[in-house]
Amino acid sequence: MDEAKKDAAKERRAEIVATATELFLENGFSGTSMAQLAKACGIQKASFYHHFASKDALFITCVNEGYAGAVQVLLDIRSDSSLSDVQKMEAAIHSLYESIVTSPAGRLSPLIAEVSRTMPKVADGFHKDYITHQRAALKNIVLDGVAAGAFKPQDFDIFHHLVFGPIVTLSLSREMFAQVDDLDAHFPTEKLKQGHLEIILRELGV
Amino acid sequence: MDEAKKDAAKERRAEIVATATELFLENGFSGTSMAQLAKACGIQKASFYHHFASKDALFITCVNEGYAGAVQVLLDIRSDSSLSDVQKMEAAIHSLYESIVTSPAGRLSPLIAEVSRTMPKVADGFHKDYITHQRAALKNIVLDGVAAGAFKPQDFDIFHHLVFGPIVTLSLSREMFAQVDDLDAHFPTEKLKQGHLEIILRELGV
DNA sequence: TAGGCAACCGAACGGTCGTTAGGTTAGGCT
DNA sequence: AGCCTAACCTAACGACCGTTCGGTTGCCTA
Repeated sequence: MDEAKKDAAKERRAEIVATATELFLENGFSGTSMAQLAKACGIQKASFYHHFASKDALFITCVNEGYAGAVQVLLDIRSDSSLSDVQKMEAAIHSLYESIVTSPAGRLSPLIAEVSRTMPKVADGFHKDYITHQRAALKNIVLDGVAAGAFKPQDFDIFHHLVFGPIVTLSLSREMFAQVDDLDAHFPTEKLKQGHLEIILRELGV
Repeated sequence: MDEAKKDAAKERRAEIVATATELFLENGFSGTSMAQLAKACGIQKASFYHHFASKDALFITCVNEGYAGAVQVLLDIRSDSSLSDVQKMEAAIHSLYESIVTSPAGRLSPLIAEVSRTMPKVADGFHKDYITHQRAALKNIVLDGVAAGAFKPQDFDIFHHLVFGPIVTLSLSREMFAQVDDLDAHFPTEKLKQGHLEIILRELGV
């Protein structure tokens, strides 16, 4: 098989994953049927099974590819020498709101909660491959600041609780109540982010 | 129909709701079949339809009865004249951890997230009948304290974000990862509660 | 140009789902 | 005693699910 064909196949696969992720986010896992997926992708149900062994496998691919790379942003922030410690923290919070509230990666949480009983490996992978690394990346940014005297030392269990808690809950709330009321009136992302950031900086002694 | 019989019927119904709630919490909505429910309740599938019009109706009953009354605790704390403002806040935080992380009411959140697209009325009711009142109850406790000079004035959107965010996320995390690792090592409820409470009190200027 | 192979298709499969039809039982009321 | 009704049963329904089978297409390679 030549390169062009390989690329086309990869692209087709990525296209399916993107469309499927969208549908899963919209209707949940069990709320999304292979028939719907097929229609949305413009192929027949049977054709899925040339790309993925099962519906479960397709879902797992969506989840894994959804959050893969979302950690990189934090790592990049940490190693950006043009930023001060406080600026790094600000950038980190912004990127977390972006990746958890806005992008598919974080919005997958309720989906994973849905299937966590029947597919514990998915929840396990999400924890191991995403949450752990995200927490570690944030922790290192704080540790740098502490070493430099910019931040007060922290208990990281509690610090993570303070940082991730409001963001994840905001994401969940916006997913849950997406169809029932004026979302931005009840859950104004920008305002909450700003207030949240100020609290975090106060806790860090800035 | 006499009273004794009426009570027995109510009790039977409550029994079904309790069993169903348990199963729903364990397996999710679509992960719980009428056959499973029937087996767990010790009756036949068909017999459900004498008590509830449909699986949806049964679920809605479970949800509504799950969080009904969970708000009362906060109202009671506010009107307890033996407590200082700070003690009320401490009691309120404890009760929120209890009702959201431990009791069925709060643990229903992921379930509601699961069905929020297909049954938007459930999510709507959850928001209107539970979240709104819970937020209002907490707000009033803070306002009392502000009026008495015990607390600094607050922006309540942000304050709620700070208070509920970590609690809901902890509940969600514990649900999601219930089967995959040592829960209390990764999500130590008591420790996180204590740290969280201290941050809240600092924000209130205590 | 012949062969191979990935991609895709229509059609059907077995199974499970929520729901319903219709009959039986038990207990209180007249 | 006869009747009514709530509660429950067995059995089956139609719909839909994820999955599989067997065949067709069309590009790539030799």
